[in-house]
Amino acid sequence: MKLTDAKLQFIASWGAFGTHWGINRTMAQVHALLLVTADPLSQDDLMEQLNISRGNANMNIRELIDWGLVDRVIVPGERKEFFTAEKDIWKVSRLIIKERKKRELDPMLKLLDQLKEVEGDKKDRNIKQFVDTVTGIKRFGEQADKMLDTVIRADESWFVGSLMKFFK
Amino acid sequence: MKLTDAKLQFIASWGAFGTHWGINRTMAQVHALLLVTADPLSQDDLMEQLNISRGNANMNIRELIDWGLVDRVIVPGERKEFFTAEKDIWKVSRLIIKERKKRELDPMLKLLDQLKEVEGDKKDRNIKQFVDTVTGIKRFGEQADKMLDTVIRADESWFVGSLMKFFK
DNA sequence: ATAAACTTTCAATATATTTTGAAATTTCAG
DNA sequence: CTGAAATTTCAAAATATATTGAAAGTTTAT
Repeated sequence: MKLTDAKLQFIASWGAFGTHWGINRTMAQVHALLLVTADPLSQDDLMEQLNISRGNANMNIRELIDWGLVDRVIVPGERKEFFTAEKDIWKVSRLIIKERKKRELDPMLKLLDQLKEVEGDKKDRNIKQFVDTVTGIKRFGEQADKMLDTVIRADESWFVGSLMKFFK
Repeated sequence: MKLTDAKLQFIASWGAFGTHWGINRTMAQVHALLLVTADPLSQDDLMEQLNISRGNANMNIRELIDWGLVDRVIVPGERKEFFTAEKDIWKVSRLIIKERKKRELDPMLKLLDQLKEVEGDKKDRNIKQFVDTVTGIKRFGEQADKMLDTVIRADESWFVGSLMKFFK
């Protein structure tokens, strides 16, 4: 397979993959292209290679920068901005975990805390089921929270070295 | 907070949560309602309590059954089917991990294997970056794959007992 | 200070996804 | 069998999400 085709296929499937994870197609595709490109690209490069509009490119680049996955790069002698992606996939995954944890897990745990406090007779079958379910999810979420915090702080060597022994 | 309101809030936020994870709102809401309800519910119960149409209810119940998250229940003396959700959140998460791994991770790893074989001079800056990125993701994915297989097979006591020691 | 180059915004448009509901199909008690 | 009850299907409609592109805003070299 030629590099050009391989790139296209990688971009397409990274995009499809992203949509299963609440990330929009273009954002995932911009990320994919920057991941497999050695040199920084300008907004116009991205627009051209992915066939997307100026506004779309701009919005998704900014979103990727917000996530910490992409950085602006100054190229000496060039007026316009260039962009490059963090290439270390362990760092990338830690950044994604960090961001999603903040946006999704943390608010959910906060809500569950409130919902546990439902009024009424705890012996009531329906109240009991509600409280049990909510408490169960809360406990699970707290374990996940701790685990993810550790992973976010870890580096690859720790991850592969110590933790992976657990997983054969 | 009253039970009814607490349920509504739980359902709403579980639904919103789901949409960040590539699961449609209704499917997550049906799941949520069944999770906090002690007794099995019929399709009509779900339609009424969630204000959704017959077709929508039917489709999403079946999808949840496909995932193994919901079971049909025969209620003696009743003609129609009733449904109940697996309540053990550890089992629930293992079912979800298993299904998403099969649908998403496994196909991605297969693709990456092919893409590694890109033609051309491996010294070329652009080819090198492509191969390096793809290889890195592949390796990462394989670690994740092993880890998830272990988690899928594990039970809660192992998870909490042995693994969680790692995470404070 | 000017103006060209570049970036950002956002209302309008296009696309994708979800939901509806009525019709077709299946199930089952009598 | 029969037909009422229940389930499933799916084209059309509604909703939600993503994309465009032109205008407004900003930056920078001279």
